[in-house]
Amino acid sequence: MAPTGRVKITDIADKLGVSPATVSRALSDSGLVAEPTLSRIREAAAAMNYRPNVSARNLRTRRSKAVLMVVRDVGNPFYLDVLKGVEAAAREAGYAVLMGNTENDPERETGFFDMLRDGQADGMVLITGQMPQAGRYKEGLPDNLPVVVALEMIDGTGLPHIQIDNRAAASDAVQHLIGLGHTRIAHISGPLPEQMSELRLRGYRDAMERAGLPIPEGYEQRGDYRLVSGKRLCCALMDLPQPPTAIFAANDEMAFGVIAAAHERGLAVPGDLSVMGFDDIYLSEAFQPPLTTISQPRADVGRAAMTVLLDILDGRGAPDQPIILPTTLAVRGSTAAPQILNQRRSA
Amino acid sequence: MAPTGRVKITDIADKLGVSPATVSRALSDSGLVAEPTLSRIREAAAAMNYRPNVSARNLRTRRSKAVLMVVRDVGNPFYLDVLKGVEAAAREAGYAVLMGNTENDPERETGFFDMLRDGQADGMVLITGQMPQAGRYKEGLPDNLPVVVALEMIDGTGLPHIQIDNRAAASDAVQHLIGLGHTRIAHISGPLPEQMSELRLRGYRDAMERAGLPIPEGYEQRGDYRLVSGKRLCCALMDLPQPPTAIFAANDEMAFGVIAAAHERGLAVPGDLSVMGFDDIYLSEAFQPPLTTISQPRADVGRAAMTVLLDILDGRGAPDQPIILPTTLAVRGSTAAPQILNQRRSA
DNA sequence: GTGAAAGCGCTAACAA
DNA sequence: TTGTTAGCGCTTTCAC
Repeated sequence: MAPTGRVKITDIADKLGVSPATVSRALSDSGLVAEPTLSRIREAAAAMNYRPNVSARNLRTRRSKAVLMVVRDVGNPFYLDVLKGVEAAAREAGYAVLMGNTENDPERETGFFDMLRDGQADGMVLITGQMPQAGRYKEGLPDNLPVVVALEMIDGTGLPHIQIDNRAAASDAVQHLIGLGHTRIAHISGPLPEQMSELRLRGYRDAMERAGLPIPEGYEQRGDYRLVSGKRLCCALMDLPQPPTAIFAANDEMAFGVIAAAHERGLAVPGDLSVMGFDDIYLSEAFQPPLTTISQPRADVGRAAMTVLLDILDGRGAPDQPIILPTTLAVRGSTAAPQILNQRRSA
Repeated sequence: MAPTGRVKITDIADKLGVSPATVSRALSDSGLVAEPTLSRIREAAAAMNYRPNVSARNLRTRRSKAVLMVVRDVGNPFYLDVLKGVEAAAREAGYAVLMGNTENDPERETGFFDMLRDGQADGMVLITGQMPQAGRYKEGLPDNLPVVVALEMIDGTGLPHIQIDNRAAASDAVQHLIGLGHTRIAHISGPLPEQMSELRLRGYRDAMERAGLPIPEGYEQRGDYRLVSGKRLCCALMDLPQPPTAIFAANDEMAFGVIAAAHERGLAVPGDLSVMGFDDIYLSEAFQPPLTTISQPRADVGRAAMTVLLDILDGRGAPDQPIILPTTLAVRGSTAAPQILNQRRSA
């Protein structure tokens, strides 16, 4: 519906015998309009069912009151809670949220930055691990972009980051397995080289080293965060001469793949193989067995990202340090003490 | 980043010694600009890295080139693929997608319709089962709104619908169970009264009746589409004097709940109990056991909804019949022939 | 085929 | 405290 025949600010002004400017001021809580007039205007506006024309306002103020949330893949439930957090915080501040889906396409990434530059959006919550490198931005992006990076990390940009401590959390995860008595613990990482994957890999190594455990040849497999890679690499791991008793997958989806592959091979989880994930996505708790994993405060991350973005947009400045939100270890049914120990005990 | 120091249409006009009007025409493919000029303008625009100011254009044309996609709960992965379809189709047509999350809050629902009315969005893909009834729209919404309803159904509005045949698909689902030899088949419905829940319930009854199977007292349980209700109602069903051998849940999430509850009671799925879902959400295939379910073409629904919306926005009119997209039965591991039969055989 | 001029609805200088 | 005035950047009559 085009805004047809809509009542505008001059209509109110005419009706009340005041100037449009006064109406504008009264309606924007500027505190510049005195009381008799103020109420009259507000009431009239309400009575006449006035609604501002956003395009006109945007054109004049050079703001859009919209923010862009850019993810790699809208189809991935992983981003849902973040979106929810961003949406909630944006709503409260009167901002609309525009969805951006890059599909890892540089063309699109650039396009969303264009929208920023063009004023179609005032700011951006970026949840992809990279800045656009192609096209119009070859010479480099302008400084001080109102962009906040959530969950992912982009080095050397000086952009504010809202994230979790991936390395420490991964270490906690492995520590949990070690605590259960596992010594043969393998890791299925995300794609390398990529910051997040690497941090989680390092966390794995940290914990192993701290416990004095060796990482045998082949115990570090490189996945791609997708289910099938978990399946495939689980097989690769179990085919090793000394297969692991526990697998720490760098995300839940691969962990599900691991569990599926284990079942197909007749291995019980956690009886024969403990499986640990990372992320705590939707339904990880409902999975059979319920997945032991690292729970990320995704909605909080989204909310915090939007809050920082608002601070920037309102000129309150940005934090110069990354904001690190705490993760929690969600111990569920996919991990248990290793069978070797049980066997020793019963032997 | 506010659109600072941006090159505008007059800059190009000045540089080339033509009028802004000509530039505007050249850049909008109006076919009104002759060839020598046309190319010069286009090249200059590209060289100067011109980008139109969207607010100005929107103000002038009274369109926003944005559509609103309104769902009940952004946090629900169910909508993801629809969003993806909508986003893709919107992109191709040069539309931005604004996310709307109602949380079933009438205030918010109304707010999104306001955005339509105010021209913040040109159209809306509505994926909630209701129109706003409260607030400013008490007297009824205007006719001919550029709103398309996807997946859900809203009667009496005359709005175009893109949907699946819930009743027939539910019937197919139950038919599958009957085909396996089940006779004691229970149903866990969605919230009643609600169109979609009722259609799926009717599909269940259709199939049962067609097969001449009775629906014993207590075999129809009312859930709320959420996991816990599936859990709870599975217990209720299995506590019946004659528990079912198969449960058809009205969505996958409840089906997961059913499976979880079954496992907790020591029942094997599908050995002791066959479980059937509806929707085929993310990871249903990876679930243990992989869930037999009805697969909805959600991305296609989203794409089709956006296509219809574009037709409306471009004045090509809307279909007067609902568009029904085909579902498929995804037979996986959570359903099998009932044990009773097996017992009889072995007896 | 192109230019001149007006104006979309709003806000922000500047004046009073 | 309120009014006057100008203009954001674009598109679109209306002339020529």
